[in-house]
Amino acid sequence: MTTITDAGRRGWTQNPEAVKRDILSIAISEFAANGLSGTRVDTIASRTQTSKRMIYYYFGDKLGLYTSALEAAYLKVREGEASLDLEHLSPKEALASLVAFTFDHHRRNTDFIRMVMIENIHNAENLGESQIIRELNTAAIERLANICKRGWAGGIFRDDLDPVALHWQISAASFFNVSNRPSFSTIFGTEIFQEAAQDKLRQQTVESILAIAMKPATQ
Amino acid sequence: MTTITDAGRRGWTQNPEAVKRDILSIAISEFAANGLSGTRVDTIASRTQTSKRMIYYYFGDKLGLYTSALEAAYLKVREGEASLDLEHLSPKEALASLVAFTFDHHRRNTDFIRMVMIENIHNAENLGESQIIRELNTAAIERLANICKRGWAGGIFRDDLDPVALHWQISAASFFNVSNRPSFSTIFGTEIFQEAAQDKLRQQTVESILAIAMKPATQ
DNA sequence: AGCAAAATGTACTGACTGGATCATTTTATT
DNA sequence: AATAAAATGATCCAGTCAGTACATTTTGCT
Repeated sequence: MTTITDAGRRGWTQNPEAVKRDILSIAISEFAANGLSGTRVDTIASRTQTSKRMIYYYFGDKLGLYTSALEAAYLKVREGEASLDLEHLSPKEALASLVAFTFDHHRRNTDFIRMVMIENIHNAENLGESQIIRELNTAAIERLANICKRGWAGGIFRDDLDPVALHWQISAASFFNVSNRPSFSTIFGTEIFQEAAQDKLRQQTVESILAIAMKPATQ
Repeated sequence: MTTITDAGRRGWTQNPEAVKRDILSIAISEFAANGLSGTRVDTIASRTQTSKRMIYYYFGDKLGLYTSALEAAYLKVREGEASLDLEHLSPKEALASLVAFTFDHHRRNTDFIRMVMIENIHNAENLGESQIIRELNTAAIERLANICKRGWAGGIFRDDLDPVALHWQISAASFFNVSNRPSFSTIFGTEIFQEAAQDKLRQQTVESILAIAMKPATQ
């Protein structure tokens, strides 16, 4: 009666790159949502257009998929930073803009933040393996170091200012704001994560960073 | 030939409280190290003086054990805060002391931080269930609110200062310093987590907090 | 057209793991 | 001493899940 076996898969077209992208984007959201061991490969597969077989075909095993997803998440976030142009601003304004931008950028990339959280739970073992990721991050700090140099040249930044320590301080606020939102809002209420309060926090963070970057007299 | 069955367990003494404590302390370290789904109940059992049977006897299931471990970790941390006495200090000094103390206290309690990280991965669902934890945290913010009141009374703190936002800022630095240490040191090197650099970070954090708490003129 | 290599689908398995069951020993109470 | 309740040990089971075997289809190349 019917044609011998299968029904709807007659005439499918291959598109390896699209398949890989499909898998990766779903893997990111699953890993970000459930962690490394909490994520089921079957669940990823079922949300995909393709099958579990393909995941193993392209990524080897679960950890391979996880590592690729981590790198993909990093790449996407760093792409979003490319638009930032600070050269035409004064050092103070450049720093303020960078802080405000970082604050918002972290908020926009929840999945990425969560993947970094998960990496930290696992002592960043997989993150350390990736050369790509390390390069991406040194680029970020160079941009900051550049602002520092201009600030020093203008005599308005503290002499003992350390770009890495500054980056630490900026990241702390921006990262925590996303990573600890669940626990913080559970305990202290959700109001602080509404737009109005977030605007205040962003401003507060900018001020706190400027305070440690600049000489007291020049603020 | 030999006595009928078992060998060395002749004459064991019961001590339920000690058994529970034993299980809990090991559960904390396992959950902190491996996350919720990454932790094996069998592994906890094997590190214990007792058996898996006892875990289910006292805590019902894995999630029950996890919740109890979370509460136990919180309790332990809050106990460590009891020593803090800020009443005899000026508002400015009290705030500076509180920040410095919080910074160090977080560093001392890695397991606790990691459990909160894990909770955040799980959207703080279990943390929300615990009434104990919520009470412990409101106590923490009241101490801070108290400092604010004194600062306002003395006219040296900003009028628009919000205790919760201040707590957010203090927590961000202190928490991030522990939670993101693996990824941060993987990317930027371990130096910033050595004693000397940590001393500078602590100082930097105190300054940044004071800067947003106090009126510019009074710093 | 013909053929090798790449890509994909289906079905399965072996190991692990949370949890349950049953039996035994200790303690508390009378 | 007797008995019930609490605590503990030993073993097993049913579900889950990462990973695989095998067959088939598509594509690129000549």
